[in-house]
Amino acid sequence: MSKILNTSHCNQCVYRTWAFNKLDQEALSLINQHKTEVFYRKGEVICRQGENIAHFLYLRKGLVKLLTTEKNDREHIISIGKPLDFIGLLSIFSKQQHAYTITAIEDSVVCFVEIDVLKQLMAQNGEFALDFLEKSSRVADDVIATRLNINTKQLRGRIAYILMFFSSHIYNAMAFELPVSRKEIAQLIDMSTENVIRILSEFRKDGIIEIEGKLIKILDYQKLQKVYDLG
Amino acid sequence: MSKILNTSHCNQCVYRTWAFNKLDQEALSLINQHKTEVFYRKGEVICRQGENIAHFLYLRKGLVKLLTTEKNDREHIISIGKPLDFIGLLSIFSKQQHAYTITAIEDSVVCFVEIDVLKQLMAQNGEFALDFLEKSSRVADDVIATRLNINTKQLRGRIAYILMFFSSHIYNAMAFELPVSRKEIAQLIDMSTENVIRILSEFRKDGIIEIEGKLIKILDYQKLQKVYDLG
DNA sequence: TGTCATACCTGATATATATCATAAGATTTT
DNA sequence: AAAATCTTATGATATATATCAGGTATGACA
Repeated sequence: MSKILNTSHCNQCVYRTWAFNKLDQEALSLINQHKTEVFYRKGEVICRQGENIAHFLYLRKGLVKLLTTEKNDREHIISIGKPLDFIGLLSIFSKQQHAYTITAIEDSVVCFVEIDVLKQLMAQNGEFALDFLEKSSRVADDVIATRLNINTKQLRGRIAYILMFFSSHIYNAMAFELPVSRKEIAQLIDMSTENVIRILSEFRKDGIIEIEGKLIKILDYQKLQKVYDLG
Repeated sequence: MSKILNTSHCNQCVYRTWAFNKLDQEALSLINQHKTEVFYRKGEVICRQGENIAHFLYLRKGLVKLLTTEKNDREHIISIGKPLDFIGLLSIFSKQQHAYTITAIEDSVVCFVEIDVLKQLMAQNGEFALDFLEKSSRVADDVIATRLNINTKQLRGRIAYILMFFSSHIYNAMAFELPVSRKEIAQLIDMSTENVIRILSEFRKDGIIEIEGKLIKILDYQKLQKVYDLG
């Protein structure tokens, strides 16, 4: 079960010099008073699509997925969020309800900051607001670019993308343990689970990767890059 | 050819009560001094992917498309922008170069506001910045939601979406003239030109629409909605 | 310890969609 | 006004991808 943590002060937070570098000590203290830090075990739901938005969410540790559920109760994954990624996405500021469900795909620590406090600080401090605008723009831009990218590629290119994504963006290593199932990969890059498995096997046969369950080892990054570029 | 217009004062602009409602007269005058209004004929390029960003773009009149060109010089349309839509998208604040090319698909008037002036005003005026953040969030959110939506639907659903989009979001009418070619529709909703044409024909045979070249008349909106919902 | 469910894997088949081919209007260019 | 080019159109074919079916392995759970 998720549990509320003994809250550490914002001064110690990884976000301090990132999202909050334009804030003075007084402002940080205000945020500190209006935040809650929660630990989630892998698989737990952090917030649900449709729920009222009362907080801005900072992912301090771990990995999460943003997803929507469609009528045919098929889940569709929008993106994977890592610390410093502004996991609330922008819907936080433009909508009353959460547009997406967020769940932990690794043990995670999320900080809930009351959104009214954040808005108040922005209204008072234009530099902070502008900085925040720039940072959140980047998140949305990335999501849009990624979605476009995935759509224009076919299956092999998409799998190549996902492997490169985990390798360079998330773990920064050639060998890593996939934090998601084949099914979740399928939901993320718009293809069937069977084909995710099939193409991973193809890559193995082609000598691009080594597979052992969730453990992936990239043997030939150049070749992977080429597959990606070809689409 | 595009031409610079005799600039009217920002007081008269449609954006004044929209994006600029948090600004006082002094700030508006500053913007007024640092803007240029340009008329573009249908088909002309407003800005190019890769160009340095120096201005925020307001579409005062007309209709534009945002697109990227891929290696195989195929064009991909990200979205259609109408007045009040923040056509610069968010890349304006997170990047140094334009991420997309923008071209006029109808005769258009675009206002170029120096971005440094805008940033300066935001830094000075938190309320303005926050307001701006909320409004631009909505644009990015819409694009993301639309892209996801299109991907999850198959051809008939996508064509239904496009017809509903022009009918309700752009023209607010059951009969309208498509401002784009079948090929451009294909580039916007990720399908082949031939299939765009084919499925429009199907819809005609099904009694959903009437077609006469670019003129479209929706005969049965309910049925169209049903096709859309089915995916 | 065994049963149940879930994740992985692979082959065969079905289906949606792209591509190719061809042709008749439109538009633009010369 | 003729030539050239683009858009719309439709049928035939190819192909990418999903679906279905049958496995084994893996982990949860009683």
